[in-house]
Amino acid sequence: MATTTASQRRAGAKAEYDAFLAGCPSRQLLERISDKWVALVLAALSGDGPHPGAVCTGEPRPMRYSDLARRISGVSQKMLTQTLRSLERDGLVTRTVTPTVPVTVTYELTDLGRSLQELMYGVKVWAESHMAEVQTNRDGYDHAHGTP
Amino acid sequence: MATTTASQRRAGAKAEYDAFLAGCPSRQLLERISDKWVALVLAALSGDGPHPGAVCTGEPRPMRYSDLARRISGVSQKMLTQTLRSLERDGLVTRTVTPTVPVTVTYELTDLGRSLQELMYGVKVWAESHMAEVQTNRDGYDHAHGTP
DNA sequence: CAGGATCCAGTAGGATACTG
DNA sequence: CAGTATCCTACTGGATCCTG
Repeated sequence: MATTTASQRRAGAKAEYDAFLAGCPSRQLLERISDKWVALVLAALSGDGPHPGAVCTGEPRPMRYSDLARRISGVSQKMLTQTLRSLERDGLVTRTVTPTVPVTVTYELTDLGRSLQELMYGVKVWAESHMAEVQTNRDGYDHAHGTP
Repeated sequence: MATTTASQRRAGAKAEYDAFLAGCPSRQLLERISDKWVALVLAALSGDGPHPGAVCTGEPRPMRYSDLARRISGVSQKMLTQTLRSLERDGLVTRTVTPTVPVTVTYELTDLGRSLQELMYGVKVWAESHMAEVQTNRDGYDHAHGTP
């Protein structure tokens, strides 16, 4: 482990990114994707249908703008559009315009987007499945400290 | 898949949380953990040492406040403290004060924290390992649209 | 339907100074 | 060392209005 191996140098183009470093592009990328709207948009596009029981099938389906807006409750059109634009720019989703009247726009995960979605989906599921435990911890903490 | 199974109903207490719903506590939890500082603190506590080659060993080690501050470049003491407090409150890390002089404070992942860390670590690694590809996509996007 | 453009309040978060 | 407290700015993000 002392000297760099050939394979390590070959992967150098990737390994040079270190999110721990403030100036590193990967830090900014981490910042971008560490976003609830990103997580929810990716989850929606992954085919994670309405609860209950709708475990992500792994079969991503294209969704229209209004579908996404409806699925992700509470999102403003500004945030939804902004999130979709940035995801499109980064190559995580594709945007397809069908010249019907009125126009139809569908979004779909790319392979790259799918690779991230699998990770982010886990985070979303974690939040849902550990909420109760976290709440218990919070109660304990709040009781131990202030607000007794 | 049409009818709910017994196991599905048994997990009902968890399934009732749906991060797609604006008011749901799990949405707020998702919001909390979808944070770059959370990702970086968890990664640091997971034993993800300085690059290169320091793939997360899975052996979480306790770290002192100043160690974390040094490891996570660019973090302000305010953000670091704030992040650590919220993680402690949620039961993801433990805070241990050793009454030396000056005082020594160490942070360590709990089991719950470890379970989230494994997911978040994947996201951090994803950011680092796909940065180049994303950058290429951005260049293409920017070229196709404005700034030709 | 699918946004673009604007305005504006709220807050995240950096800088700095002080403490047990 | 490991914070707390305060100030202050800049950006986030919601609300609203408008367009192809």
